[in-house]
This record gives sequence, structure tokens and C-alpha cells, in this order.
Amino acid sequence: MATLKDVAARAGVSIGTVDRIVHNRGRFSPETAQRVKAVMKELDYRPNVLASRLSKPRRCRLAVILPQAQQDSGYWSLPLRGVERAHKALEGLGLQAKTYAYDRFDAADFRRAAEMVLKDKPDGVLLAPMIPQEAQIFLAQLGEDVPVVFIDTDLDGISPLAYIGQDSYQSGRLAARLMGLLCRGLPGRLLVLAPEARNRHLDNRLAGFRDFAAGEVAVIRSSVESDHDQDVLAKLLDDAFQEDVAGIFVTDASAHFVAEYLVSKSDGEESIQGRSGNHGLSMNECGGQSGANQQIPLVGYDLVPPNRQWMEQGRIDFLLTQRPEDQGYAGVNRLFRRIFFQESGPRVEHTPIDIVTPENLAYFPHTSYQVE
Amino acid sequence: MATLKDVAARAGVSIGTVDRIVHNRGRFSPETAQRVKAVMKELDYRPNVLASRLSKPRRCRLAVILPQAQQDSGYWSLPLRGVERAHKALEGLGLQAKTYAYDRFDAADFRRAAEMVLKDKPDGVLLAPMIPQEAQIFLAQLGEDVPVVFIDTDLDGISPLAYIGQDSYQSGRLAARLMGLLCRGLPGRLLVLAPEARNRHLDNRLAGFRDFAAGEVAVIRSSVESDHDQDVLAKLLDDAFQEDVAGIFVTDASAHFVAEYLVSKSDGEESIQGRSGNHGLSMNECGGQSGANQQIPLVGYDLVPPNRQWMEQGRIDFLLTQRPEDQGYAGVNRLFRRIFFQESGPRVEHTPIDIVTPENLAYFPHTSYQVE
DNA sequence: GGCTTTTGCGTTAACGAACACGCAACATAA
DNA sequence: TTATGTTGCGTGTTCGTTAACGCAAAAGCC
Repeated sequence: MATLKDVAARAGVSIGTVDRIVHNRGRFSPETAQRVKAVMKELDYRPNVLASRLSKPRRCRLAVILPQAQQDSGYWSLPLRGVERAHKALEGLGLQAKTYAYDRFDAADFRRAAEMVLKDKPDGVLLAPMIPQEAQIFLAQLGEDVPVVFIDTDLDGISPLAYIGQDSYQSGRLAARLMGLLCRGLPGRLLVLAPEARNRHLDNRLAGFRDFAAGEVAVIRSSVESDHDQDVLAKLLDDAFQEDVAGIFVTDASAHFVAEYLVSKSDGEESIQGRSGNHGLSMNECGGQSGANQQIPLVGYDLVPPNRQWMEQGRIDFLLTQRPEDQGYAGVNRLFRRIFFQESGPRVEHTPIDIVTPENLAYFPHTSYQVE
Repeated sequence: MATLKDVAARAGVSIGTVDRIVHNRGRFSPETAQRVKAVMKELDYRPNVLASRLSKPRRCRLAVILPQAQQDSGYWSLPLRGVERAHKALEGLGLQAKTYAYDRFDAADFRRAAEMVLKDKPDGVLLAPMIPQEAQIFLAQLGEDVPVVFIDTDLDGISPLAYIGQDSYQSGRLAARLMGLLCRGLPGRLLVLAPEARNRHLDNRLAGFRDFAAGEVAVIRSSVESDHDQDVLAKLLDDAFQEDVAGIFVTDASAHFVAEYLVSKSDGEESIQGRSGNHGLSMNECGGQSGANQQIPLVGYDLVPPNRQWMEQGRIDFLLTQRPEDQGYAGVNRLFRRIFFQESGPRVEHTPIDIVTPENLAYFPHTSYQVE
């Protein structure tokens, strides 16, 4: 590897001059510059990141902007854990990470957090852009030269360093695939529950599901954030059940609300239909007769505690998860390597789509899914 | 951050002494050592990797030991691509990677490759240990101080820096889960085709499948490496088909052999049973009647070209894949970061278990599954 | 006791880049 | 002619660590 010294020697100038030309600072004559640049190209000179860092020990200060940890049934504590893990591993190299939590249902609160970040002038930003419009404004203010990594949700029309998260479209397709197997032989159409608020992430799941599901798909838009909402949801579901329903797909973490509804509904109605462990999925039926009296298949997302409970009950058939902790970890790592090494890497890093069923649920630890 | 100088000053010795004590080299008295170590603990001294690297610009030379690229239907060219990608990204920091290919069915050839590696004295080794006994011997010769990363297959009783690959047990469970859905209502037992040669990776897939499958599971052990083998396999399958078969699971990439057998068998027999696209999986049946005359479900591994073809024909229902390119990339990355940063990281890094179906096959590029 | 060897530890020059400093050379002005 | 600026570029120090070197003092040997 050629060094500054090599370039300087070959160009017949001092290393100081080369340094000034490399960084375009101080004074130098155009002729010298041209000569030095030619030599740099000839020797394929690339600055040594190590020496550079050593000499000018700029800190690598990251801003981590996430919804409050307890929101979405505590979901956001998981990426946070990944962030902390990465921070611990890299703090020896001067990495600093400061977390800014915001209320993901309150644009003003996001703006407050964003202002704090802007004031702190971080070297990189890890952001879960749950409020797209506000995120856009923030990013415009932040400027081009601060690398940004999105986790969980991607944004259109913006080119951050990377998006790290699930391939939401594919996961929707997978959900449809599984649903198709679950509801084979069942009469009726497929029901999808999607939140009212637009979210690219969740819309993609829906799109993937739709594209892959051959049967009729009906979409209900409703978000549950209060008891009242839950009543509204129940009404909407009641309406939907005027027709036959073959299966239900929930695009966010609220599958447990539907599970609750279904259980109270069936309790009210025809009493004991093999629930809890003896549901239609059971492998025991392989080689036996097809299940006619099975419960309505339910497929959803994320291992939040209430979903876990209903899956233990056997009332949720499939949950797809996206390794939120890994997203936090990978995001910090990515930013660090960018700032440290100028590393670029792919625009999109997809985290695995884990398939959780009542049978393998126990293998997914309560806090998060993490190897070792 | 405390530096060598700080420690030296506080302990009343020179930095040279501290350096010797830190690295346990050269001469120093036990008393001084104790004093210095106490100070290091007090100041929480950690060596600065940057300065260390700068001062001692050791190269990071990696040995990459993989089966020949064309083996297993060209499978091994995929991890190799990942290795090359990582190499390109990190060569600016002094990373060098040399590849040693071996015939994975020839222990002597592995030994030849291993000897070359030993002679080259690499700083780290990336290894796909397809011949466990030989790998063990090689690793013993290599010594403890050279970090080793396994990809694809893990080895018992050895503690390498990391294993990067699929969670094979879980993937077997997932296969069983999918199989259970596919063969619901079909009479008979489940057939598993596993290679004769023991391989922890494939055995785990089998174990996972077995543990999760509730119905009866019959195992056929056979490897196809020649036309003769294919005849043997056909005989074994003929035998198995004396009883009813509900579905077939293949633990390695040879699902296409079974597909071939099944097609020629059904061509010989009852003629047209809705094959090719109209198989039992189709979503179209959702809401319709259960499929009685469906073909025998077939689940296997890896997107090697012949598997891809049979899946296009609709004769393979599910293929599970493991992102071989990512394994190569992550492996090199991991070794580099170990050597460079002393980074430890988890013993096991699992790559995603992708689920490929006839319907989403087109989304998996021919060469490999890679984002961007 | 004189001699060599060993032991313990300090000194110092790299390593590659950053940057403050300052010295010439030349131009301009008084 | 001398004072004052400006331009272009070289010097020297710094970052934290490594490793070669070297110098004493202690220890071993005849």
C-alpha cells in the first residue's frame, strides 16, 4: 500500500503538500496539485484509516431515534437492546450512542426529539421513521453529509445509507402461503386486518399477501389503541362474519385482539370446538381424515407478550417475526463502519423472517430472539 | 480512555515495561507486573487497536477452504462469491484472502489442501468442514491461536470462533411443519431421504423433522453420486411405496432425484393426475373442496439448478435455503473483525431459513439470493 | 576479585496521517 | 532601498503502540 510519504517522494514534494492536496486545504499551486494527483492515481494511494483516526481522534457519536420502549406492547425495547449491545462492543473504538425516544403517535413529540438531535450534531443517525412526514422534514434539516440508517420501516424517495428490516412484501407473501395451507378446504374468503394509518411497511405486507392469495381478500382497516377501539373492531369483525371467513391475517402486532374476539365469539356460540392445542394445524391429523370442524386460521406478526399468550393457547396459528434486536445491532454496526471505514454496503439489509408456531414458540426466548 | 502512558506514569514505570506486561513478553519482575496490572484495572486500560495496528502492520491473511465450486451442483460457488465480495470491501485495510478448494468426497485431497494452508500460515481460516475427521486433524495441527470460522456445517467438540450457517434443527422442524400442512388428509407415513454419510448438519435437519412430525417417519439412507446410485434409490423408493406414503422430505439438495422418480413413476401408472401448477398446494382450493387426488408432497433443500427446474414444474413443493453467499461474506467479515479488533461475538450466527415455493421462486435470482 | 551472563527496565525510532508553524521566494508598496 | 504581504511548501510534533536496542545492576562462574 502506498503512503503519503511514497506519493510525496515520487512527486518530489513534501508529505505536507500531499496532505493539503488530498484534503484540499491550505495553499498549493495548481501545477503541484496536478502532479501529485497523477502520482496518487499511479500509486493507487488510499489514506490509511487507522493512522487518520489515530491522529485525529474524532468521536463517532450516533443518535438513535426510536419510539418509546414500551410502545407497541414493549416492542421497541428490543431494537434498543441491540443498540446497547453494539455500543458496548464498539465503545472501545470511540463509539458513542445517545438514544432519543419519541411517542410514535405524536408528531409534535417527534419534532421535539428531532430538534434535540439536530442540536447535538451527531456523526450518524439510526432512525425508525414511524412518522414518515416528520422524518422527511428532519432528514432534510439534518443534511446530506450525516449518514442515516433506517430500521423497521423504509421510506420512499429518500436514500439513506441503508434500510435494515424485514422484506415486508415477501413476508406478506409467505403469510398468504401459510394461510393457503391452513385454510385449505375451508369455505369463505380471507380477512385482513390492517391499521388505519398508512405505513409502507405494513402496506407491503398487505400487498404481498394480496398478490399471493388467490382467493377473495377482504380488508378491514382498524387500529386498536383503546378499549373503545376494541369495540369498534368487534363490530367490524361482526359485519365481516356475515359472510363465511376462511382465515384471518393481521398485518401488525395486534393479532391478539382478533384472537380475543374469536374466542369470546365461539364461547358465545357453539361451545366446544377442539380449541387449545387440538386446533386444525395439528400434525396428528396427517394420515387421518381432513378436519372439518376446525377453528378459523389466524396469522399475524411479532412476538409481543399478548400474541405469545394466544399462541400458547393455540388460538394464533402463525406469527412472523423480524428479529428487532438484530436490527438495532446491525444498524449501529453499519453506521459505525461507514463513519470509520467509509464502508458503503448494500442499500437494503433484510433481517430473517422467522416463522413461529405454537410448536416452536418455546424456542423463541421471551425477551427477544437471539442466538447465544 | 487511559493509555499506556497513563498507566506507566501512575505505576511509576516506563511504557515499555507496561507493554511487556500487557503482552506478557520480554522480561519483567513479578512485583512490577502486579503493580502495573493493578493500575491497569484501576484505570480500566484497554489497548488502542488503531495504534496497535498502525505500529505493527501485520497483514490479515485469511485461508478460505471450501469444496470445489462445481460440487453439489455448483452450490459451493455461492459462498465463494460472498468471500470475494467481503475481500473486495476490506482489502483496503490489508485483508488478503486465498482460496483452497478441495474435493469433498476425497479425504486425501482435503489433506493436500490442508497442508498447503498450514505451510502458508494464515492469520485466520474460513472452513466448510465437509469431512469432519480430516477437519479435526487439520485444526489440531493449525493450533489454538489461529481463529477459525466454520460455515455451512458445524463440528462437535471443537470451539471455533464461530459457526455461520443455518439452524439445521429448526429448519428440519420447519420442514415438518410445512409437510404437515401439505399432507393433511393424506393417508400413509412420511418418508425421509437422507445421505448415507453422516453429517451433523443433515442429521440435525432429520432430527428436527422427526421431533416435529407427529406421524410415522421412515428414513431411507442413500446418496446419489452416479447413475447406478440413482437406480439404487429407485429401488429403495419402490420398496417404500409398498406402503402408503403421505409425503417425502429430502435432507440435502437431492430432492430433484426424488422428483424425477415420482414423475416417471406416475407417468408409468395412472396417467394424468393434476401435476404441474395444479398440484395440491394451489391457493385456488381455498374455499373449495379438499384435494383428494393430489400428488405426493415433496420438501427439500437448496436452490441448485435441478431443484429449481422441478420446482418450476410444480413437482417440488417447498425448498428451504440458507443464503450461502451471505455465509461466505459473514465468515470473512467475522474473521477480519476478530483479527483486527479482537472482537469476539457469538459462537453461532444463524443465516435465515428462506422458504421457497413454486410461487415465489422467481424472486430468488438464479445465481444466489442477494439483496441489491 | 574479575569475568561473563542474566535480569529488569528505560529509551527511542518507526507506523501513517493531521496540523500548527514557519521559512523562503517573490511581489508590491513606501 | 527597506518594510510588508502573499504564496508555496517543508518541518516538527502529535496520536498510542510496537519492538529493537541498550544500559545498568544483580547473579553466576572460575
